[in-house]
Amino acid sequence: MPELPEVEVVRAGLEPAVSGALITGVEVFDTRSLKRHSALEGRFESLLEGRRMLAAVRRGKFLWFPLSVGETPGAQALVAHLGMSGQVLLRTPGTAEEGLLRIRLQIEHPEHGEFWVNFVDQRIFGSMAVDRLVPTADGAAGGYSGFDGGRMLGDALALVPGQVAHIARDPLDPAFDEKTFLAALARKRTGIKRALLDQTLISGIGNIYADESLWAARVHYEHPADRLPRARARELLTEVRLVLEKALAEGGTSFDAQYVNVNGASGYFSHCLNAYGQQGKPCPRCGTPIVREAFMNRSSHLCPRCQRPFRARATRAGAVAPVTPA
DNA sequence: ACGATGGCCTGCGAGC
DNA sequence: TGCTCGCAGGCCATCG
Repeated sequence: MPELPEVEVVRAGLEPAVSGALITGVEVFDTRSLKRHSALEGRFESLLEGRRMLAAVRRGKFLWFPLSVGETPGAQALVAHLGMSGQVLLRTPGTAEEGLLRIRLQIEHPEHGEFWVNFVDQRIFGSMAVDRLVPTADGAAGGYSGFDGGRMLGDALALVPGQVAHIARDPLDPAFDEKTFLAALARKRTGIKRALLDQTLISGIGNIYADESLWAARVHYEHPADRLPRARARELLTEVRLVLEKALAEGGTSFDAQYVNVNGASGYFSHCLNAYGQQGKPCPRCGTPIVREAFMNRSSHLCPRCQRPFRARATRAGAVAPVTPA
């Protein structure tokens, strides 16, 4: 279940291998993995063969690799999303292949020689596509890359693939606008967890880190987003960042080898989870057993003592005032 | 316009 | 033992 930290581990692993790499061949074994590729853009294979990838960039859970035209940056990028079970693996040519291989790029790199980039995806929630780059709305770099201290080739490449443009910046992005996020959150008439999972508000958070952040901030997942006091919302955002940064430092969370980093080694960090998947175990803070509740055909994990449900309270005037458990 | 919901997928484990 | 069924949750089209 790759979320921001897992995708960043993949990005960082791919960056040195794909930057400057020439794509000499493309094999698509399952066209369902091209569901986000528009035929209007052209044939996927033809758009890639003979072009170079210039960098590895990430916004939230989206990855992309700007493509060159000749020796100069072009107007397109190879976009990858790992979905639930996607992996991007670097392999020596001739390596016997996994049965779930969907797409293979044959690569020739000026320093690293020939290798394969294998897109493996069991459940095909992920995808690859070639997409047009468009200018970012705020003029900042499109996403995170290792170039130029996190800004790809300076702000000159303030570009983002069209299909990623609607995705908000993630909370680790230097250009993430905290005020805009808090204002949008205050307008959201939905539960706080839904809002955290809404990639157009804030990106990179999935079910695992949503539960972990809410536990850390002691906020109930159904707390109305627009009733969360600004100070509490700011605390929650701080916890989101801490949780993501901690996971990143640990190399990403993994389950059942679904998530595998770029070299094929399993990630870890699952032993550090406080709430997600911890139902029945004592809350690390107060000892109350963690519970799991149905949520959006999924589940939420929380401490029923630390994370009390929101209760509206009537005032003397009869109006309803928000009460937020501390 | 915005919030909620269903569909896409398949390996695996629980339960009969 | 072998089968069925439900679960995992990313994103997006569609519905209300």
